[in-house]
Order: sequence, then C-alpha cells, then structure tokens
Amino acid sequence: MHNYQALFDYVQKLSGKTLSADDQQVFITHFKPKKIRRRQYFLQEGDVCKYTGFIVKGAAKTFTVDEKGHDHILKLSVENWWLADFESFYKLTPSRFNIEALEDMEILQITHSLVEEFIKPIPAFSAMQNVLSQNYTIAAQKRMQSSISQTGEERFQELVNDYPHFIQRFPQNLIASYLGLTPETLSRIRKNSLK
Amino acid sequence: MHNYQALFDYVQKLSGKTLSADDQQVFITHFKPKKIRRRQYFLQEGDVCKYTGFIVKGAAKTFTVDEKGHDHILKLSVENWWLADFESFYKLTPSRFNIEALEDMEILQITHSLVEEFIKPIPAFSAMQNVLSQNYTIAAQKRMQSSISQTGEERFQELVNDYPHFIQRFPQNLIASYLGLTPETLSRIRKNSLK
DNA sequence: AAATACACTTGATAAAGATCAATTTATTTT
DNA sequence: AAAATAAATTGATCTTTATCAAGTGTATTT
Repeated sequence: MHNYQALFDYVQKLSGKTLSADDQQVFITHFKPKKIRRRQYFLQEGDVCKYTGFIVKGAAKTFTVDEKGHDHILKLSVENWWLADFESFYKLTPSRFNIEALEDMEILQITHSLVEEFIKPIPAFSAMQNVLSQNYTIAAQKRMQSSISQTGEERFQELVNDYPHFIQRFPQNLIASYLGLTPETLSRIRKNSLK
Repeated sequence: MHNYQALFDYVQKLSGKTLSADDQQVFITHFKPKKIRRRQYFLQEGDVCKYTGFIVKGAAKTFTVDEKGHDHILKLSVENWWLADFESFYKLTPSRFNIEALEDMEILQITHSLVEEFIKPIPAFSAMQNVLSQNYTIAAQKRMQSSISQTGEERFQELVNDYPHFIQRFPQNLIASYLGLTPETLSRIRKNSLK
C-alpha cells in the first residue's frame, strides 16, 4: 500500500485547489511507486533524467564531481520535494548531475510525457507548478545573493535559521559541500562561532 | 511611437504561438511605455515592486547594499529581459533589492493584477511564462553550481563564454560584483590569464 | 568482537581573495 | 578644453578558505 496521500496533500496545499476522486485516480495510474535504497543512484551524470520523483520518504543529494574528484552538493532534497535535474528532464539532454539516495527512499515517479499528457491538464497540478516555480525562483535568488555577498560563516548561520532540520538530519561534511566549503572549514567555523 | 513589436516578437518566439491582432491590442492597452534615465531607480530597497517591465532598450542592475556600504550585483538585465524583484512583485512584500538603470532605458511596464486579469489569459503569454520559468530555473542552477564549485577565474571564463556581450557592454567593476569578486581581484585575474 | 569505513577535529602551510592606499587612464560633465 | 567623476591598475598587507596530514571517535559490516 503506497502513500499517495502525501502527494495529494502537497498538490492541494500548494495549489489551493481540491483534487476530485477522478483526479486522484489519474495520479495513481501514472505515478509509479519506487523504492531507492541508501547509496543507490536516481540519476547518473551523462544519463538523461527520464523521471521526476515526488519524495514520500527519505532524502537525496544532487551533486557534481569535479576534475579532482571532489563532490559539490547543489541540492539536498527531503520529503515533499521533487527529485530531478530539470534541465535534463525538460530538454531530454544528458545530465551534468548525479542524484543519490542518502537514506532509503520511497518515491512516486513519472516521465515527462505522461506529465504533459495526463497530469498537467489537472488544474490543481498546473496551479501547483506555477506556485512551485515562483518558489524556486525566489529561493534560487536568495541563495545566489548569499553566495556572492556573504562569508561562509554567514551562509552557515542563514542555513541554520532557514532549514534547521537539515543541520539535524545530514552529516556536517554534506552541509559543508552544500555551502561551498570544505568540511575542515565548516568545522572551524562552528568552533569559532560557539564563543 | 513605442516599440511593442519587440515584446510581441519575444512572446511569440518563446511560446511558439501567434498573437492575434486582438491579443496585441490587449498588450498595448495594459503595458505602459516608460523611459528610465541612466542612474534612475526602477525599484528601491524597502519598496514593493509594483511593476514588472519588459526592456525594449537599455540595461539595468539588480543589487543589494551590505552593512559596509558595498554593492553586490545579483543580476544584469538587457533588452528582452523582464525587470522586477519577483518575490516582491508576486507577494507584494517590501523588496530587499535595488534596480537601477545603467543606460537610458525604454520599458513596457505593467502591474501584477493587470497581468493576472488581462494578460495571463492569453495562451501565448502563459506558454511564454512556462518556458521562461524553466529557463530561469536552469540558469539559476548553473550559476549556483559555478558559485560553489569554481574559482573566480573559472567563473569569469564561463561568463566570457556564455555572455560575451556582457563583457563588452558593462564596466569591469560591475562584472566583478556580479561574479562575487572585488574589482581589484578581477583586474588581477585578467592580467594573469593573458599569459 | 574485530575490522573497516566514515565523520569530525586539529595543526601546519599554501592559495585565493579582500582591503587599503596610491596612481593612471577613461569618461562625463560643465 | 578644462574640470570633475568614474574606472582600472598596481603594490603591500591581511583575512578567509583550501589543502595535506595525522589523530580520534563513531557507526557499520563481517
């Protein structure tokens, strides 16, 4: 028995619209439950991102690997987030990113063409998409501003304020990578800011 | 005589749809031409961003000022871009940003409620919005990745490749600020990379 | 329980970038 | 054209962050 309710709640909350029983059936028909175990990849660099997944349970990281073999975490995703490299998903081009499960995950996944054909026509869904893309734009802008105008310490403090559960949930080396810092530097920042 | 044609071309190009004569008339009725002179502000920090503007001619910078009085340029905008702090524009909250004309500008501006009531119902426009928000999301992701994983020199090279006209058009101190560097650092980077 | 891997910390050193000050070169403005 | 303003460069120094190496503690595996 899979938890589609989380998805329904999410769509209804963001859109402000109700999903009829028929609408819900369309979701159940086209979104496929999938389990992804810790360390397993949802997407590998070079592959096309065929699916987007709604996270019912678990967490994942989206990251690149540079020439020196170092990871850089672009995104940390948890319950009620959508998993995908949207550039690759929309344009069907090979992705520059990897997406890997940090914990065992349960997702509901679907292809781009099924979204376009069956899901987008549902008004609550397309309304949700609009809200979501606004939210993304706003969040991206805020993060970019921090990145060009703040020190590592300030960015860390902002993360603690904005997403306190991230600090609890993810090891410090992942937080460091997300902030664009090395683990050593974040360790020292935390030590100094305890004063 | 104002150049609405640039706006029509843009909407049609991005949406892949045609604007009827009636549609075009709706645009002309609700988008108001406005001239903004160099150094003039389109938006001041603390104000609500009541308008969004389509840039027909000219260029602008979106920036914040930190406690030390230093500018940080978040965005450089030129012809065929939309001017606004979208967070403030959508939510009607006071903006954290300033938007200032870098050259004399001609824009076509409109309020949020007029967009919602008259412009969004035009299919070509809402299709354009969808394409645009995809493009924004993709560009924001790319810029964020550069920011956390590349040095100033690499980010500069990427800017030269991706937006060569920016380098021509804007003074180097603005480019530096956009990249999150001081003008001195960018000057040295350029000097070293000439070798 | 031992072995292995992972996460975190600390120290020493190096590199990237910021700051402050002075000078030169361009661009506007009058 | 002269004066004023803005932009770019250079040098000296300081701060922030990365790198490399070693050591400690904590989970996972086997």
